[in-house]
Parts: sequence; C-alpha cells; structure tokens
Amino acid sequence: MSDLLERLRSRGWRLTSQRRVVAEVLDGDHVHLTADEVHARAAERLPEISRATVYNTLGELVTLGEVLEVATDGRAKRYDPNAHQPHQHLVCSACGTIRDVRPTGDPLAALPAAERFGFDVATAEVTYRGLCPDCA
Amino acid sequence: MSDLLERLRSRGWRLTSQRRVVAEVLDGDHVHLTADEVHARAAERLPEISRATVYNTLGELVTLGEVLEVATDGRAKRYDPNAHQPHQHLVCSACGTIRDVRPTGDPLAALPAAERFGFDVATAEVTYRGLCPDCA
DNA sequence: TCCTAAGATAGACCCAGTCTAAGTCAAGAA
DNA sequence: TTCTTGACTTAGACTGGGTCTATCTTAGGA
Repeated sequence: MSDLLERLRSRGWRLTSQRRVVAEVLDGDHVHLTADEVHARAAERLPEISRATVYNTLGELVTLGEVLEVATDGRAKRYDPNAHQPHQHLVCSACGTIRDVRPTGDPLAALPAAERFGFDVATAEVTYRGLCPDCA
Repeated sequence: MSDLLERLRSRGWRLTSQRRVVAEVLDGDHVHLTADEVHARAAERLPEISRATVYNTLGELVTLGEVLEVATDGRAKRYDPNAHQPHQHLVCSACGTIRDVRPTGDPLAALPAAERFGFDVATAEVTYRGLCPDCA
C-alpha cells in the first residue's frame, strides 16, 4: 500500500491525511467496499473526514487507474483495489458477497467480428452469479 | 407482442390499459429503455399513466421472465424485452448505445471449479465495451 | 515562516427508485 | 346487464446514492 502512496506522490498527487486514510482502507484482497463503507472505516481513523472527500478521492483513484469501480447490483458502486491484475467477479445472488476470479481464456476473443457491429471493442467485463457456500 | 399479452393473460395477469401500453412500448429488437423513457413513451399514448405504475409493471415483467433488467452504467437500469434468446451486451463507452450480441461458447464454461470458491454458479453476464462506429 | 493554489468541509441539491394512502376498475358472480 | 371486490393505479412524499457549491484549511514550495 505504501507502494501505492509512493506511486501517487511521484505522479504529483498532493498527499493529505484524508487521501492517505482512504488509500489505506482500500488495502487487501477481495476488498469491494461501497463509498459509504469506505467513509465509515476512514472516519474511524479520521473522524472529521467528509463524504465529499471520500467520493472525490475514490474518483481520483479510479481515474488514475489504481482502483476499479464495480457495479454488480443496482445499488451502490463498489471500489476494488485489485486493479493491476485482470480479473472478473463472482457475486452471491443472496448475500451479495463478491470474490475476484480469473476465468480461462480471454472473454474478448469470444465475440466474433460479425457480432461487433463495427464497434472498436476494448474490454469485456464478466459477472458470474450464484449462491455462495454459506447461502446455498 | 400480442403473443406476450396472450401469455400474460393466460398466467392470470389482469390486463389493464396501462400494462398493455407498457408492454407495447417494449416491443422490438435492440430495445434498452430506461424506466423514465418507458414512462415518457407510454405517456404519449396514455397521458395519465403514473411513474409508479411503470415501475410496478416493469418489475412484474422482470419477475415473470418476460423482460431483462440491464445495468450497464452506474445510472438508471434499462429494460430489455429480448428475454427468450440468450445474449450479452455491447455498450458504446461514449454515447451509451447498447446492442445485443451473441458470443461463441458458454461464458460459464470459462470459470474452472478451482475459481468457484464453492459457489453454485448459475449465470454469467458479459458486458463488452468500446466505441461505436459513430463515436470512433 | 509565509503564501497560495489545491484540497477539505457542511450541507444543499439532484436523480432513480420505493412506499403509502386513497381512489379506480377488470372481470367473475348473479 | 349490473353488482361486487380485490387487484390495480394514482399523486406525491420519501429514501439512498451521489454531486455541487461556497467557504474554510493546509501541503509544500519560495
């Protein structure tokens, strides 16, 4: 995580205590927090941090390519710090738990030219849905 | 489309003018309207139809399996009447246009058992993103 | 240490969607 | 054909997630 802060600083990111706390909250594997959850956890360490700052910081991290935005349900977006390793998501239809997964092959390759309608196709996101062991 | 109304009636669906208009608005290929767009088009034919009724009717059509809910951006959900033919979506990153596409193979097959974390995986949704011919 | 533009803040605001209480009506019964 | 009733519709209040704005604070260079 200090790698992340180091990378950001070297890109001219002004380092504030708020930004540091948000970045720290997003550390770990299979982390997919909503903005409100990030805010709550950040506020444990820095009680006066505002919602707007959390949204701003998350938005910047997404723009910088350090964090992915994931919208697996119609509800709040989730933020995934695992941005440097290509992966897809497996979501429990009952409890909403999310796991990062790596399918075999490139999902982009499954779309033949005839099905591209002249689009310049760049990415493919796959969301697998099912019941997790706890909910099954 | 009258097939649809017939199917619904035979399932005990009470047929009202509002429901008929909503179902008619959703007819066609590559149709992916938001609830507000459905409401606007329905209101052209039935000016006093309410937003709540449109939401209720769309929700019922989704529950009955006649319409799919699609959330390709973080904004409003879209409703896709092409529910009886399995397909995925190709979205323009610039203008948001959506096309139904059929990739080769079954995306579910690409997720090995070792990557399923004990989940009972049921479906895979793929969203392809890129620039459409008009925006490229 | 000082300065200043970048960043943070509170809270108003917006949009998509849900809920509620009251009124309306489709369709089966008589 | 009319009656009846519970399913359906309505307006509008409300909620959750997110954005915007005006003002205040501060990181970090001079």
